[in-house]
Amino acid sequence: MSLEEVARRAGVSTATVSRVLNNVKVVKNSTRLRVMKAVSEANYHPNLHARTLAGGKSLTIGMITSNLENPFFFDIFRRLESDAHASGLDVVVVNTDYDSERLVRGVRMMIGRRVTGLAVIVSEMDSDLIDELTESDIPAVFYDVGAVRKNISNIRVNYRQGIARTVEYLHNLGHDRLAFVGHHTSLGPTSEREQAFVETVSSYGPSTEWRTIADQDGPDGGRNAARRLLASGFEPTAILCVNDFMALGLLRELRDQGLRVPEDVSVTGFDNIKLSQYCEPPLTTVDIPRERIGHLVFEALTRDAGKGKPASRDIVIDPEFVLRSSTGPAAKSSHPARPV
Amino acid sequence: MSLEEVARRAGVSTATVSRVLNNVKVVKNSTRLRVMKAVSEANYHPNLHARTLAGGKSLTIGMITSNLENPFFFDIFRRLESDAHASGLDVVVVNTDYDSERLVRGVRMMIGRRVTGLAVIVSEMDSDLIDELTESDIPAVFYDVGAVRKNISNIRVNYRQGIARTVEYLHNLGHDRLAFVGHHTSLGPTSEREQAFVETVSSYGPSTEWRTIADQDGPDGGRNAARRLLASGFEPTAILCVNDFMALGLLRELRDQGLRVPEDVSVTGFDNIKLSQYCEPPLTTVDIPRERIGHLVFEALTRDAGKGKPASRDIVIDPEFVLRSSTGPAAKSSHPARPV
DNA sequence: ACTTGTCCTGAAATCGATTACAAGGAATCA
DNA sequence: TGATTCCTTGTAATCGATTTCAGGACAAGT
Repeated sequence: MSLEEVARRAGVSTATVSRVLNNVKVVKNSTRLRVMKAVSEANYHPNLHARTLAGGKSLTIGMITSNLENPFFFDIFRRLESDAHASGLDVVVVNTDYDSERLVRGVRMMIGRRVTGLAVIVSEMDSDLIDELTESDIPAVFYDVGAVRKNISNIRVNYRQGIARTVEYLHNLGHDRLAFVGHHTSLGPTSEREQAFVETVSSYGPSTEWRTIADQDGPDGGRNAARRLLASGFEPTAILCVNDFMALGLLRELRDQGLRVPEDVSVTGFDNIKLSQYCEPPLTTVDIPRERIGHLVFEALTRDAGKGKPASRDIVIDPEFVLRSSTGPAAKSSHPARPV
Repeated sequence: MSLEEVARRAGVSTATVSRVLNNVKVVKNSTRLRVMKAVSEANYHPNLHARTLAGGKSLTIGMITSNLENPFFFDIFRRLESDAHASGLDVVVVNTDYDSERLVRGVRMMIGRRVTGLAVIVSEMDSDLIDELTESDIPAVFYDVGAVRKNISNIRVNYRQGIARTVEYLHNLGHDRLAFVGHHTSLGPTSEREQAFVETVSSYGPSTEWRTIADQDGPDGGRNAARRLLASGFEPTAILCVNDFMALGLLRELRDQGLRVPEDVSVTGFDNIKLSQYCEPPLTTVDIPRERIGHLVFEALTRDAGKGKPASRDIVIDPEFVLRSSTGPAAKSSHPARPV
């Protein structure tokens, strides 16, 4: 069912049908009606590829995330999509599962689709890819990674601050054996969160013991990390998780091992996803305003649309500490429920 | 950066470049190398729209879900995407948030994109839309809604069985005041789950009281439903949730109101999402094999690809009861923690 | 030397839209 | 009545690929 077919049925040219479909108002009313009738009778649906090719504009925004299953990413997506729809744009989302091959594939696919803008909300980003994207001239936004370029904006969260705040809070409660649980790509030199943890905790001197461990993102990873951590013999008085999603699994494992939270061990998360209020106990965490980020992403991606000026920016967001009931004063002795 | 530009740089015709890019092996090796060099030097990315238009095939699968935030849907998506990638296809996903306007928009968008196949995993589906999709001739799969047509397959879960099994289990434990919590679109005449609940519970005669209530999908809705339910004065000995995701919020509210699960009230979910193991207490639920469904969807969508035969099918899946610790014998009296 | 066949490559049609430009007809004006 | 404008519509170029078909080059067969 092509434009031509519809045009034939309506007894007009393809140009006229196109005008009707695009609300170009020069068309005579009687003609418009005839065309619309033909369109619906033919069950016609414009071919978006042809439209994009001819029109030059793709009307879709791309988003690449590490793990859409993690509500943190999903919330950003939701807001971006909602903003986009309000402007007549669609969002195509791709999931990398922290796999850099899939990231490359995703970026190429987006360039191939000639998206209006591309949001890259992932943990890893190699510089060749950034170059590739830069040369493509597609407006892009990175979250937490990469540098600002002519067509690339950057949004980042002041993780350092959030982590430092959390560690201090725990320190003041008397905690002196701290553990940090990250996910694979969040450990290593690139992770601001882990770095901030190490630096802050180190500043308290040798009386404060600490350790870091990593597993995959998600509840399973959190549980696994908890198992390995406890099996290692280290008995933390408090555990900081790189995000709430992992903390969910961690809580489960602690409970299964007979440890009470926060009486025996305190736990904190990061992100303040909705589920952090629903787990038991509700998580002390650090809020990252995901809605706002989604909106900022949209703005950064569509700002240039009007004029040709490259309005790339660097935005920093300060997160906020959220106190709930998964944290409390440090236990006096070592874990009561665990055999020595 | 177009094919023509690359062709010019390599000193060949566009046809040859196209051949190289599509692995048509007739090209002389030296030429191929020259072309590949030009391609990478020019930072060339084929325009997918042009490719689709010329080639006729879109190489992308569409999926429409009600609520991608609910892990139930996400798990299906994940498997579908993984299968698709293995076959060189991409998946474009759209979220309706249970809004029928967005559903219509989504379907139209997919038809416009000329997707290879379309998976519609939603709760609502109006028959005009089904007609529209049928006429488009795009292979489609519906989950739980709609009828089998020439190009439309159907996958459904035997909810009736799962619910009946759960109700019986609770009945045998002495529960005689049951509540069913649904989400808006799952209540009403179309909901197999609610119907099954009503029918099964009614069969026990007037000694068994029951009630149904609905709120939005998700933890918030679950909590809200619990609040309203308890505020109504009805004191259920057991609550069945239409899905695990809502049960998460329900558990929170019960706990906040001082009710113990399962001592004071039993709770069941449905779907067996991963999180149902991580909440407190772990949920008794009914397993729906989401991976398998994702795979079946993929198969149904790509089967026809080879031959032109319309292989639409109707697949029914039997769910499996999963016993965990959110259920137990009915409490002897009314809720102890609640004032009379 | 003349076919014949094999390899490789290019010219041009095609996919389904959009849009600049041209043109026909009606209406207005002198 | 003839000229000028205003509306409305059609013709055809264009977007960036794929693909059919034809043809040139070169080696082999006779």
